[in-house]
Amino acid sequence: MLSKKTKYGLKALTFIARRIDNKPVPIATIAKNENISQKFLESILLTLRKSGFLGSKKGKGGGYYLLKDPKEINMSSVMRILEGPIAMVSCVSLNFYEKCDDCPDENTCSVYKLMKEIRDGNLKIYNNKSLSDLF
Amino acid sequence: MLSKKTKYGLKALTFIARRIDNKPVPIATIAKNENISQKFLESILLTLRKSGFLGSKKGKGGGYYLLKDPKEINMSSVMRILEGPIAMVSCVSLNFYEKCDDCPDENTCSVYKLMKEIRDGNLKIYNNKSLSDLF
DNA sequence: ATAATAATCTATCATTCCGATAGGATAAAT
DNA sequence: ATTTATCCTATCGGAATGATAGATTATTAT
Repeated sequence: MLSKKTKYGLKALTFIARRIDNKPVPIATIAKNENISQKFLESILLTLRKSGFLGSKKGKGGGYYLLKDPKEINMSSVMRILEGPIAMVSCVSLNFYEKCDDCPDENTCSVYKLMKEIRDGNLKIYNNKSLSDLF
Repeated sequence: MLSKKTKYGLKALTFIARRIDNKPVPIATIAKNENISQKFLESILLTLRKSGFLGSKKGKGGGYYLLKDPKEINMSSVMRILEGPIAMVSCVSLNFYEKCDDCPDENTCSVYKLMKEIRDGNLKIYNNKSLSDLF
């Protein structure tokens, strides 16, 4: 299941990206329009800023804005920041690899093979998608 | 992330399915071989039995056995029993549909479209896979 | 009959994570 | 100086997860 963090994060990103002039959008505006708890959204936008997707401006007329063209914002990277690993088990994860403690050999693991296939499928979708495709 | 319940369940199912004669396999045997907490595995196998995948036999020589040919056990159904919805958001789920409380319109929701695509991809894989493919 | 085997059932538990909230600090514009 | 809005830290309740314990029932073998 997708976390609300990711869901809200994606909604916020599209909301910001829809603004053609790319003028800063205040958190409150996004929260109201997308029915998101403002405080929760704060922390989400903060991580999106710290990961280099968003810029911010304080004070009146401030808010969050995109640092790149929506076409240049890849969905894989966004998902990894918001949701974490794209793979469903860490032993098949490319960016968050971790060995399973219970599994002695990945090559003979039935779950491994299946989940690798799932990961490849999802990765193909995310890799070929940018923020502009979400409009 | 895949729950351990699902992971263990899949491993147990393949373990049972590998037994050509289809004689009952005791929980303890599976637990030892696959490094799974026996008590936890008990509850998992119980749900797999109650959902019609496994049969059981008590007493000596007892254990769990498959009720169908591994080729006839579809991965979508197994995943739905063990992990729940295949979709990452309930509003795009076929078998566990639920409307999002925050989203006014699914047709204009950016997350909805993306997650539908993901669901379709995963479903295609699971639908075209049976337990026999996990060997 | 008795003992051993193995599933079944119920109940509980610790930990972790998630989503949300609170309150103040900082920075910029008017 | 005041307002606006981000930034930061801390905390919290509730749910879910994974695991454990103990007792019960059914079956087989001796």
